[in-house]
Amino acid sequence: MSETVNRRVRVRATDSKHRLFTASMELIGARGHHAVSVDEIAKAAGVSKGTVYYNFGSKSELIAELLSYGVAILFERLEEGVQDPDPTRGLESMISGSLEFLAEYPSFAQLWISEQWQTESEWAASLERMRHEVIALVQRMLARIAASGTPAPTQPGIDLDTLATAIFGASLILGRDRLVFHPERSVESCVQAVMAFTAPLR
Amino acid sequence: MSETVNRRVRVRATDSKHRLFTASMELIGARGHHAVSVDEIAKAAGVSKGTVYYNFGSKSELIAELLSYGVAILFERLEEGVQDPDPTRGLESMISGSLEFLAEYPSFAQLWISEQWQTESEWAASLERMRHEVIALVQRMLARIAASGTPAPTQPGIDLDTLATAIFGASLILGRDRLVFHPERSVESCVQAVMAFTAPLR
Amino acid sequence: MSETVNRRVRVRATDSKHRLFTASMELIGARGHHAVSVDEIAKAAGVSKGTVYYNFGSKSELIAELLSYGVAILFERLEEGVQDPDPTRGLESMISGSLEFLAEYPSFAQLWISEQWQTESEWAASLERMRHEVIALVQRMLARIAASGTPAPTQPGIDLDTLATAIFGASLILGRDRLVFHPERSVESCVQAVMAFTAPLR
Amino acid sequence: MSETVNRRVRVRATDSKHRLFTASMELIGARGHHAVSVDEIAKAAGVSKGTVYYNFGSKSELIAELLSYGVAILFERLEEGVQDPDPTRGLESMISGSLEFLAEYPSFAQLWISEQWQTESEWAASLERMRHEVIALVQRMLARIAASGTPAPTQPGIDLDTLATAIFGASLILGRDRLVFHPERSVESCVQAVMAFTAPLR
DNA sequence: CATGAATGAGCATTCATTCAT
DNA sequence: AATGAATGAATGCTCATTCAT
Repeated sequence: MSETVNRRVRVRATDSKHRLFTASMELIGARGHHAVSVDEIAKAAGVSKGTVYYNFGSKSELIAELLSYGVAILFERLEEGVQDPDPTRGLESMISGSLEFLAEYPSFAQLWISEQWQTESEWAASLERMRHEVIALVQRMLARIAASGTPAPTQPGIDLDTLATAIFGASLILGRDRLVFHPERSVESCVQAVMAFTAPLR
Repeated sequence: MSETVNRRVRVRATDSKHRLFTASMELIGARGHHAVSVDEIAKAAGVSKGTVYYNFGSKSELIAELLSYGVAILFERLEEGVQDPDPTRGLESMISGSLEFLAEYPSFAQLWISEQWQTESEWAASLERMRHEVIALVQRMLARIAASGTPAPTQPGIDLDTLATAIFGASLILGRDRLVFHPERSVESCVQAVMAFTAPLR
Repeated sequence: MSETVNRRVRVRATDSKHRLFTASMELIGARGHHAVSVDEIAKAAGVSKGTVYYNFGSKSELIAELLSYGVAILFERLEEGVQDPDPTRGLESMISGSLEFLAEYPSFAQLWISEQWQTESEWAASLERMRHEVIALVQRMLARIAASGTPAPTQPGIDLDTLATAIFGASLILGRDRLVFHPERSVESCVQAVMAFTAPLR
Repeated sequence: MSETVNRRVRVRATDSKHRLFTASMELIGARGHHAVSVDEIAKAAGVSKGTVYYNFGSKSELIAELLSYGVAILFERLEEGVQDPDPTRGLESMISGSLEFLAEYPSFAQLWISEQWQTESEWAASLERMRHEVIALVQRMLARIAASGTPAPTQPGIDLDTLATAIFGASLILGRDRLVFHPERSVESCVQAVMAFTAPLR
């Protein structure tokens, strides 16, 4: 019996947190975190303002958890591509996975885009780590593609780190741009466009 | 004599506005416009808070003017590339021009990145126009490159609009990323990375 | 036990609002609402500025509630006179009731006097309704007095609406004037003076 | 020649002042002096803000001059009634004169109504004098009417000062009310209504 | 677990006033 | 006699945070 109670309680607890997560996603994606108040988030989640503080401690921490929650999911998706024995197909899968992720978690995308290059952002440290790991992952895939490609003596060597950053940037912006300005655009066409970057390596 | 007076007056008049522009650039680039108060901007510019309102009417209008001021300069730089008879060299020049511009006007870059895909941004209308025109310009260059390239029958046709967006996104992010995380990275290597996108067209 | 708790909570909740009401009354009566800041009201009420906004939403709304609170009390007092079977005695009671009311709620009186004929007042709509209803009430009393009076063929008919407005104006001003400039003046002498207006009807 | 210049200059000087007077009248009548800024007044008058300060020294002084300018005109009008050998006809003329004056100088009326009973008004002193003199004038007329009337032993004596205040208040409110809410109402019907107060004296 | 009344520091904005020209 | 750029104190309002219940 006490187990049932505990479970119910736990479910409830998660419920509030989850509702707050969902509400934050929605609101922050459209207006940016600065323009969304804790009051609004609480109201949208259907809980009291106190509950936000009970569950997260602060607005900043709520956003930090939003961020780390998102990054975990993102890396799960990227991992699939890494496993692929064919690096080109693997990178393709990573990009399409990212684009789908950005569509599912729009406020994560917006948060990332607007905060990543703000030098004094509150979440600078964790954002930097995210950025670094994603770019490193892409770079490793590029290295594998270059290694498996025909040894092109004419390519004096594009800097792979820079290229990885370009692919990262293109994916991020394309993913968000598709959602906001081109909902009709398919993930495939976006993937194709980003993959164009890898042509010189093959 | 009256000329001296006039000139001094004009200089004075412009002075405040210009100082405020410069101060805003600096502050907003690092922390985002929401985290910068009018008080701070005024103090950094060495004028009183009232002067901000005398010259701009509102914080929002100050930012709007910052934006239109920046976009004018950006298009001036892009225009140079458009003139080039060789579209590949022209696009290259557009990209390097953009990267240099983003380095010179860091808060413009930050503002653009963080506000462009915020659907309810105060400056949504003018940002959309900026985005549209830049992408259209890039797309036109891509079309010229594709037209002058060898007719590759294997390329069933990448969507040029999507590709242009990818180039736009890669340039924007690469430009800002270089400034914030890789000051040692040269403009040339960035241009090369972005130009990798155009390989399939040639 | 839980009742005690509830009661205390309710008292607390109402407490702030009531303290703010009282403080506003005092301050606005003497200086006019424009010359009284929210800071001052909060300080006078012994609460923080935020509490004003938590309870009322805006300064304007605070004043609006002050107004509707006052008008409810005023109409309660006027109602007594309406019940009187003798219309002359009834009107007399209405006037003395109003004068006493104006003395008890000085800021209500001041607010009414200074805002009622300001065409672009924020509270124009509710003020107009107040004015209309009070004058209509007076007019109805006058009609009853005229009907019960000796049919004076020499009175070609004073416009009752205008006369009611005159009585309304005289009462309003007399009530406020007594408070500010003639505290020694009795309510009775004021009532007598206002009732002088009704002589031609009798 | 210098005379022409002087005259023109003088005319110009008066011009600015007069334009400011007229503009203030209009704006303050509708919104109250607190809600009208010096900027607005200057713009409405078609002069610069500095000119307001050149001509009046302060906003407060502008309003003070507006007030003393108005009171001079008002007393001129009232004087006519005082001259009349028949006190009843004289009072009638005073009231109609006042009503016409209030219609011509609406912001004067509004200013008077809203500031007269504000104990801490900036113009309290001069307003008090105005009020006192007008009431005294009315009272003197009432005394003459009472003296010339049939000695009514039933009238144990209404306080003439209170009655004069009632007439003053009724006239003030009726004059303003007519302008704002009943433009169709004639001056005569208003005069008749106010004169009803004097019936017990006759 | 959850609530919501209360807080107060911080913010954008207004506006009467000054003063160099 | 007039201008208008500049000022800064004051104001209404927002919002993350606290805490008693």
